[in-house]
Amino acid sequence: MPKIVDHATRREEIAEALWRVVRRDGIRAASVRTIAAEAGWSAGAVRYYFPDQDGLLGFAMDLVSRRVTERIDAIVAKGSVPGTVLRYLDEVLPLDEERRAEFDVWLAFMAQAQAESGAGTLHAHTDTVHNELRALCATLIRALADAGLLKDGLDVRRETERLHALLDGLSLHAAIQPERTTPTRVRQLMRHHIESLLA
Amino acid sequence: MPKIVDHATRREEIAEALWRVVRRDGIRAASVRTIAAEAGWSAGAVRYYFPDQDGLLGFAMDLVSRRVTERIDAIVAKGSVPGTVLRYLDEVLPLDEERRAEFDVWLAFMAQAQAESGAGTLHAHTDTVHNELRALCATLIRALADAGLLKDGLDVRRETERLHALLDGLSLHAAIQPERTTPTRVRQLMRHHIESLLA
DNA sequence: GCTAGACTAACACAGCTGTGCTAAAAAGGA
DNA sequence: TCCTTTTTAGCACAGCTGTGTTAGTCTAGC
Repeated sequence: MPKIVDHATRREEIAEALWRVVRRDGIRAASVRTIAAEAGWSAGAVRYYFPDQDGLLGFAMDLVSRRVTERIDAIVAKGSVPGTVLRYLDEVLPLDEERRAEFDVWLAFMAQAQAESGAGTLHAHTDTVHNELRALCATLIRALADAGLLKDGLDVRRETERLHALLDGLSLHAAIQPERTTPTRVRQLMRHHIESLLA
Repeated sequence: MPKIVDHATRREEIAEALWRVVRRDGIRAASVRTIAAEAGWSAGAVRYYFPDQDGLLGFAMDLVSRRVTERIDAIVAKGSVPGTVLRYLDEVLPLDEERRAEFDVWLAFMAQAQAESGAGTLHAHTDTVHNELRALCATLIRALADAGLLKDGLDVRRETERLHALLDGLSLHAAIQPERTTPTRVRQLMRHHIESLLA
């Protein structure tokens, strides 16, 4: 009988308003009221969906990680193995406006999570995404190995970690100095790195 | 005639209190009053040295970058070229408690600076450090090249950026998952990477 | 049209925020 | 001892903060 709105959708909508605030003014400005204003609702409305602020932060952070996961899952492997590998990497790098925004927000969350060291719920989200990305890197390196393309003498685990570090480093650079670290340049560097692993 | 205290020292002392607050509770908790309490003074005392909060943030961020620069400048090149290269890298990676703290703070500042996009004074500091680190990487790669140790066909600029990205990525990993990304492991990965560049 | 239930807005409250201002304490040369 | 300058602590103010509470508005099936 009551008006029915999709709870999940509304929560995502609010979380995205939080993203915009965080991206524009930093996490320090992410108060319930500013977020409500950004979303175009009253503060009470926001608090109806999120009883407290920590819940909102946690949900918004979780949403980032879900978006990343969805994007990865959406990729279909076809064509050459190295080509597919690069396509995956391309998809998790912040090379367009949407993903750069996502990464900025992620960076802010990560810094905040780092403070609530250990116990905080935000820290758990950081770990999740971090582990997912490493798992992706592991899959990619393993795919190259299984296809027999990997150069002799390369250790799969080591190359996984190197790729993962390179990925995060390039992401950071693409985010903080986009005019220098252009998408083209990033793709070039990634391709170069992958090629350096091939026999 | 008046009591004389070294202005610069006091400012650094306060900035370090800010670091501790930021590291413990995140940048959101970095108010004038909490910082004063952390430093063991009244809020008025802090405001004597820093008229406004933005000045404090800027100074504290600048202090991080100066510390990093000092550390780099303190290294003397001796021994083999690859050995020296690794020593430099070792010095800028957050592999002990002090430097991990520094990096945590830096991460928080970077995220905040990313918000004040473009115009902010914090953003300028980010750029400075970022450029200094790239310059360091450039110097190291060039040193290897000049010593004739670099593998044929490697592009100096490209390897500079790859090393820089790897450096920042590993720093991040060492900071957010120190139990997995141990100092030993990081050094191993770095050595492996440098060796992969050698003829 | 009515009404149960989902949703919204608004206010209250105590506490914290940055910043301006003022009074006093400290300190060392005269 | 006094006096000038630096340094400190404290208060005041308006505005924002998270959260509780409460009264109200809307909607959809009857």
